Amino acid sequence: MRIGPVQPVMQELRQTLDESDWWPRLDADQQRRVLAAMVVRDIAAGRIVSARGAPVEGWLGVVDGLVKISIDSADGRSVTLAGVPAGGWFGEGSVLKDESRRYDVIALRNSRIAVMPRQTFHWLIDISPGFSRFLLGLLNARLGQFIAALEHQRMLGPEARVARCLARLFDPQLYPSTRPRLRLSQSELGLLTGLSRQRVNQALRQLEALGLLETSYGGVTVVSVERLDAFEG
DNA sequence: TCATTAAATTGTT
DNA sequence: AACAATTTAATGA
Repeated sequence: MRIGPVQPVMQELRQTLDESDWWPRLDADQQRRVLAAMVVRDIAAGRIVSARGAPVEGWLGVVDGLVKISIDSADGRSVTLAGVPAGGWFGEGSVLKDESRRYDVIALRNSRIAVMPRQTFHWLIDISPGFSRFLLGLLNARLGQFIAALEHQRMLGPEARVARCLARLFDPQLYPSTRPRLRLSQSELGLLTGLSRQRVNQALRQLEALGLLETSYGGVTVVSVERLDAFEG
């Protein structure tokens, strides 16, 4: 009983919403309105989801795939600020400030992105205390990540970089639906950490030997987020 | 369902 | 950066 490709896409979107902490905080009418306003876009691997300086369309959610938030410095080098796995919502900063995007958002693999239009986002903040409280928690969690990043800036070991990158992807507040087994290839992890795939491979083996995670074809299974987060080499 | 092939990923140099 | 080995995904009988 499928009516074109639209039906499965909506189903996938519904599932992502159901796994998002903010969704159940809305009442039925609000959910209906949000769902009607939401747009889904497919982005091919390597393509830009949203470029720095571009006007904000809205709040972004990863329905499927993996994106990174990065910035290119003047000398051409790229610094990755964060990776966002499926189930993660991001970009609220620029929407809140009503400014253009401050960072590049790039799909690391073929990804499906949900867009909640700016107006809908602001409407929710005005009308739903639950949503606003969720946003406060989200912003606080991000602040915590960046403070932790500064705190651990001195440790530059590749193993530690990989460990922290993985720990951040498993932050339960930012990405609640990330399962222990995350589909994430070593080259994708390399793009997130700024390390070569080979070095990521070595680091993963070392972390696996320590029992912090398990590797498998096309992904990693995290055994202990806490120990990964605390790893200092 | 199974066998074959292509593509992706890994491990090593 | 390049290579071989391995795993998965896709294809068609």
